[in-house]
Amino acid sequence: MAAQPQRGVSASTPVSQAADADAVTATAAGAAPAHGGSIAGVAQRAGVSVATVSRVLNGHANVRPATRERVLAEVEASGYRVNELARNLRTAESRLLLTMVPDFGNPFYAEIVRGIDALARQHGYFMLLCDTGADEGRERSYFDLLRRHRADGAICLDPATVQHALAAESTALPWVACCEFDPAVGVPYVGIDNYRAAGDAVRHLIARGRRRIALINSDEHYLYAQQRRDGYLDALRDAGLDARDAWRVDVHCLDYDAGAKAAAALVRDGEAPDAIFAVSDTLAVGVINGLRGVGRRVPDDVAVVGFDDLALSAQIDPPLTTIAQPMRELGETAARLLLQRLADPRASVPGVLLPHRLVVRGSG
Amino acid sequence: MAAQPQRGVSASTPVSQAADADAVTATAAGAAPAHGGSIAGVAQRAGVSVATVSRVLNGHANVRPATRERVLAEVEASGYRVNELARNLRTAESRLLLTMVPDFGNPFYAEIVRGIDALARQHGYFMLLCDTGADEGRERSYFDLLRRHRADGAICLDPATVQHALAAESTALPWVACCEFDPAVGVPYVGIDNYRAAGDAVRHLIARGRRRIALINSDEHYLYAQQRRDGYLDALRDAGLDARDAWRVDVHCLDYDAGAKAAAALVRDGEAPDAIFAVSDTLAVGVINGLRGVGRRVPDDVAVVGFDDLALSAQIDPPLTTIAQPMRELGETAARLLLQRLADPRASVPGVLLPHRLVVRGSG
DNA sequence: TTGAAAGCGCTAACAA
DNA sequence: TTGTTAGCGCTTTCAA
Repeated sequence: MAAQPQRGVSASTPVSQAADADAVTATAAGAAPAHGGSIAGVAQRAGVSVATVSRVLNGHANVRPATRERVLAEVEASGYRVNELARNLRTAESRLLLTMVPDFGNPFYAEIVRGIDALARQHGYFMLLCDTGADEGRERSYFDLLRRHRADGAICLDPATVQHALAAESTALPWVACCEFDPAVGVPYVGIDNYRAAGDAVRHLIARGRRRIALINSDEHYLYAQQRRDGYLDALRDAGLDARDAWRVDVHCLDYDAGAKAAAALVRDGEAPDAIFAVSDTLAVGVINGLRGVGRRVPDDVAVVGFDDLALSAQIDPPLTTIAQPMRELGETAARLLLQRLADPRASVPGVLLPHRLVVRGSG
Repeated sequence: MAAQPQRGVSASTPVSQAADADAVTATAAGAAPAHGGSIAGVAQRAGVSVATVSRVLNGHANVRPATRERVLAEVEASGYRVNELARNLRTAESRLLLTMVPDFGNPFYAEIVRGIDALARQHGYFMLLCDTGADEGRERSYFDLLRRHRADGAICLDPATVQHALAAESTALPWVACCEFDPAVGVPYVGIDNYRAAGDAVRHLIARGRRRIALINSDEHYLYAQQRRDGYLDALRDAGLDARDAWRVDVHCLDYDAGAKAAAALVRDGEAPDAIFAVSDTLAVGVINGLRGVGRRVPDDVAVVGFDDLALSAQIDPPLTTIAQPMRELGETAARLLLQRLADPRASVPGVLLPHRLVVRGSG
């Protein structure tokens, strides 16, 4: 598949509803010598070779202090900046880490991404953030950035089904899985024990006297969804409770409205649940809203437990009982694993499980 | 007073830091010939010159169909991928757009970023997302990526104070301002009419019979904060209403807790406001929570109006009355302006104002 | 300690 | 239509 670069942007932008205030004409610049100039200019003006300038720029030890000063002074004076395009070609690395998330509008992913970003920057990398929409095609095309030397490594938060596809094509590329992972894929990963976490949520509801517990789950392209479902099912079974199919619904999108709709549907039926466990706080927020919309009180009529512990979840009414994930650490760990892998491609990089915890608030 | 404190945080999971499950050892690879190989190999195997391969790869017209097929077949067979590091050096462009946001944890920015990303990708660019924390130092160091040829252009959502600093150092660099802008800086921008929007919010409250209207504002490093304050003040004055200093508070962070704390403080005093206008929905969500915490009912005791119209805002109880910003379009337009600027550096690029609108829901 | 020079892999001007 | 070749700006041997 050849690259089809769409160079040039012809769009003259008629922007209809735009009341264009004032127009900014190109500033000074003109066809100026771009910015900076090259290392050669600096070398010449400093009276040294390009090699010496390079050595100074890269902090190599074997440069006479006087020479170093001279070079640094010239760099300062000319405002020279290294051209990292050239450096990257020469050193064969992009210093970019690719992060692929199914939906960065979800605050859960936003927080993880911050963790990745912080750690990456700390190690001299920048993060290229790509929203895949959990779509295998987009995922694949982003992943291809590794092969095109646009990124040095990747962190994938997409569904296991998608990860399997990646793994089939490219076992050897440096990537790691975060939050969503299948140990069988054979790449380093970090996540939590979803099975146990879901069990904890359900056992909590049972301990509070709930008996008709529903599950609003993500779609089962996600392994975590399967694991949480199993955790839910086994916890019910262990308690000798009914697990009706009608009390299990999969949604294909974790946004608020999906939760609201699913909840309203759940309680519409004859034998309505007295508790709902939703596998994401965004869903749970919607659930609470949906229940309110059909006149059910939380937690009196229906208890609600979410998953993630977003900042938001403590703010709503009633505040959400939920399973907290260490989002920041998940991101940081993923980045660390990837960096390890990049530093030593033949090193053995572990799979890591981080602890979750139940946070009890007012909703259930 | 912050939200309902976490009543019981039962640490159900002892799991020490990292229970490393299984270890992933480096896969096949070894010291393999990296991925791909170069254009020269493809050329040789296809029996053509590198120039021809390059032409095929870039979709140039003047290649005989038969030749093209042969090259394409070889590319396919060998799994060759272009090295964009090399291409970028040669063409002197990185095909990366830098987006600098004060806080991408804020859903407002997340939605704008999606707009930028969508449009950028549509034009063959990727987006480098940088969280500056509204810090001038970080901003400056990110901005330097332009000079180091790491990014072709930048979109800045940071405070005007920070933008002024940038502008002083680099009028000629290709960047645009989004949401937060000062026409005087002389770079293309897109945003809304903050003065009028704030006025609309306040006039709505007045029309609903509110007389003691408080303002919870962002800190005044942001020009938009000054504009919204002026809109608020003038709307009050035009209605002949009191504008007490005690009813105006600036917060330095737009998160939920900041709103909750500010609201609780506002109603603690003797002459409490009967309405609160918060310049961000995240703040407003916190405000509603804070008021609930001190036993005030919304909207009966205190009406609340927010700003932005996040997806979340329709979900909470009561649902938030707010000023909607066209977030997606703001992002897309910013990207479009930047792309225009890159396509033709001497073109006159306009400042663009997009429409806002008042969304009336239950909170005020 | 410093410099000369070879390339990294690609694109594009120029020739054929 | 195709090939030859000169760089893009840098890092890094290898020699001095």
